[in-house]
Amino acid sequence: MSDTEAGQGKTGSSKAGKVLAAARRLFIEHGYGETSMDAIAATADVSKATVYAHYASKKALFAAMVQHKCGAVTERMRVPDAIDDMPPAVALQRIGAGFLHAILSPESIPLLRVVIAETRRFPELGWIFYTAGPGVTHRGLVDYMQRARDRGALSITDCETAAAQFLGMLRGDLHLQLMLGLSLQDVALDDVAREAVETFLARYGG
Amino acid sequence: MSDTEAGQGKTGSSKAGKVLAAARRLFIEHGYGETSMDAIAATADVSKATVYAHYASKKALFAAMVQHKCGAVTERMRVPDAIDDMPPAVALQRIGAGFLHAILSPESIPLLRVVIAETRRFPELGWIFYTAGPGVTHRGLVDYMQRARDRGALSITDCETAAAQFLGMLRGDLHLQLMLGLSLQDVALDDVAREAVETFLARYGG
DNA sequence: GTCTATATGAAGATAGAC
DNA sequence: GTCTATCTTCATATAGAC
Repeated sequence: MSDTEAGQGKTGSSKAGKVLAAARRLFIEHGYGETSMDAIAATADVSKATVYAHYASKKALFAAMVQHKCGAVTERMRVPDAIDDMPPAVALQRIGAGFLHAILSPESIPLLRVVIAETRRFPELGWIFYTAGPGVTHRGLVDYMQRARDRGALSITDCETAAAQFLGMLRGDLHLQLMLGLSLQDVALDDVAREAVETFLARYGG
Repeated sequence: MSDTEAGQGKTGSSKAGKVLAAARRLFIEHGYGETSMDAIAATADVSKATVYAHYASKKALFAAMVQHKCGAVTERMRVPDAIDDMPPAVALQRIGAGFLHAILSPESIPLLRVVIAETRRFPELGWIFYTAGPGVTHRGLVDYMQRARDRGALSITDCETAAAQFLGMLRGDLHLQLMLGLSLQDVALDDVAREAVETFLARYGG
């Protein structure tokens, strides 16, 4: 792997950056096995030898792409800081709707799909992806629930389980259906979140 | 595709059956792209030409394998008939625990993983898998909830949403974590189901 | 670092005999 | 239907000049 781009978060206009951008698009769009290094080189408008000058192998390029892409995904899933001042119903609604929009977006699904697909080839990549993506939301939600419990806004004993239940209700069957490529006839995500909050508070509401 | 095995549900000792069994094992174990027709032929102890005599292409063989395998998975997810006589708490606990054991089994996860991975290559396969697998449980659960509501055992208005919430809570983050290859440090599935039932009934309990 | 050109091997699919 | 042997294509990776 190249040192020139190490630590540089963006896909700049450098050769390495162009290669990474091309790899991201092609890997996500067509999958790992169906993306050739020739195609990546052509899309990046670079020779294949240049690709190998920056990334030792196809595997290394794929791993670099996923790790790079995780940063962007994480941002959109972060739980806002000022959420503690709101009533739980409002806070959970906001967290839930944001989570749903993030994981069901047309960009997240193909990324997750290709990561799952290549989990066997890259055993460590699944862990990287989870801790950088869904895991961040999970941890943030657990922390929020603990704070809410401490100040008496929610009556939860096992915050880990409660958080998993909330996120699971949000996903419902939608997430799996989208992962399997089933068309999603305009579901109102805000309503899904509202229903999840309702059920959640029925048990854990203060 | 061959006619000799059409409609025959089991992987018999015929050549076609041996090929299908070998394909199932290798596809699930190593994925689609990493499984060669040579390897399938060798595992089935058959020549490669024989494989092509029964299945027109690698794609066709893969599709046949998934469709065949779905039958077995569906069986384990079926909701028992006599469940209407039990109190909802017991019935849901039984359905939930069965569902969890089924979808988290060491055989279901790799199968789902490879199906998701190849959804792009086989757009119709995702639908086939969902309707034969998770969709069956979902429909069965919705039907159960409607019957329970009709006799006053549960107070649900939107059974579709309620069923999706229940199944989602069961999955929690476990399902995604397993799909991403994260090790699962002995979680008690019965307890997960119990917690889901508790939350569910807090809102929908009669 | 970057290119053109090529080595090398793997894998899907088929020809033709039995 | 089943086999052995082969065709053909294509993708990873590298050699060597600039």
